[in-house]
Amino acid sequence: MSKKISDSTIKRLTLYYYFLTTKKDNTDIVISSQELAQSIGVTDAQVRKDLTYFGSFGKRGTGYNIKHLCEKLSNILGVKKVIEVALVGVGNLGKALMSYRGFEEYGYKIKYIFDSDHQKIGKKIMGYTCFNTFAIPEVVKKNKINMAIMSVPKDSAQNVAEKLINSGVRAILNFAPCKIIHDSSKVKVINVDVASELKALSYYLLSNK
Amino acid sequence: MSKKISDSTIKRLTLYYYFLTTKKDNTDIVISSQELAQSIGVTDAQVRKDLTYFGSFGKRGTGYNIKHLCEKLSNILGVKKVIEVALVGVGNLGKALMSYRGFEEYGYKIKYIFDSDHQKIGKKIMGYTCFNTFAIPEVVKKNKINMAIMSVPKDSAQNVAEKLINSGVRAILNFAPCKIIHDSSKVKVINVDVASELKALSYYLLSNK
DNA sequence: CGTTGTGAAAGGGTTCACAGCT
DNA sequence: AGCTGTGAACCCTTTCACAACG
Repeated sequence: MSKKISDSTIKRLTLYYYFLTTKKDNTDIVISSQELAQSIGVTDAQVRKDLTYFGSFGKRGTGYNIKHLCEKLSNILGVKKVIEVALVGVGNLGKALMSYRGFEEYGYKIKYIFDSDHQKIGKKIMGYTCFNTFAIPEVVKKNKINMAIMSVPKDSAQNVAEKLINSGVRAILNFAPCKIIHDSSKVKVINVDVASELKALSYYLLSNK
Repeated sequence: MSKKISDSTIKRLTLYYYFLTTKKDNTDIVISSQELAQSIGVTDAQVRKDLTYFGSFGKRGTGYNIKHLCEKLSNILGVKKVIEVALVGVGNLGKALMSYRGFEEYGYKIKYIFDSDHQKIGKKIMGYTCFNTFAIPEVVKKNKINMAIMSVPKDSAQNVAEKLINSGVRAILNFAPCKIIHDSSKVKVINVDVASELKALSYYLLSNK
């Protein structure tokens, strides 16, 4: 079962899951791959393929039992467990992320926040005490945090990432517009580069003039 | 020349461009695909491949002239022109995006902001007058805005997107955790789903226990 | 009969490896 | 000799199409 599953598959599975949770107490207790697919905006074959990486959850001729499928997806995605994350960089983006409901909904809890700005260190920001970035090793190690969100300027991104990784963090969501270079195969970094997403869009606009 | 270029290629080109601008007034006026690749975190073949979709900008045996390459990339990406965008949804994320420097740096200017909350409509928020979402057709059409950022709740996302598209918007950066369904091949939507990115990360954590 | 589950085919992006210039 | 430019090979993801099954 330890085949390699792509990021895209996992992202779609979360979409399936969160769509199904909105339907759970509906009268129709089964859903076809086609209906699920249309709601999410993918093909039905894609839905079935994604699911079969993890098992056979449906009934031929009928479809998928929603409750049953939810449970399976919940297990696959580890929804039940609340995961504590550290957030580094309490600028505008960092604050937006702190107040972003989606994280809670998806089972995350921002537990510690860090910044290198002395105006912020030690102060309470949106209910959280802001730690010095230098305290990352101490705080992260002691509390066994293994997931972090980085909303720092790109010049300090690599540096902060190394601090996090050396302190035991194994998954980083990076908002700085740069690739994080690391050699451990046990560490996974996902980049969210908002501006370069936009750039891709405007290239599209340009090339369709 | 009208081959289809992938989003990933365009995103990398922007990384090349913005990296090179930091080197422009350096002494070394040429750079090899290898050096550029290492700085960004990709392979040298990838760099060369990306560039050759648009032409031959280098000198064999030497490398790429930085200034020359910058100019070429600037043209490809349409860097010079400032693009005006509309932002719909002035919640926390919306505000973060409004104060996000990256956009300006990459040649974007948020010009109009919209929200459906009557507490916000008509008020000045961070220097911008907030319009009613219902005014999208009027404002967007009149001012020929063709790019938009959506930071609205997922329940209104499809609705807002349709308003934008019907008003002439052809490129949307969508932060709502849902796919936007549209039939026009002239419209491009890029989704940035922060929570599901995180979810992909935590699946990774889980599967490596 | 309808829908799943799945091997096979197709499609798309990345890497290889080397010919071709400078 | 060194580095680019590029077809071919490779790999990964999506789609197809249909056998299997309730």
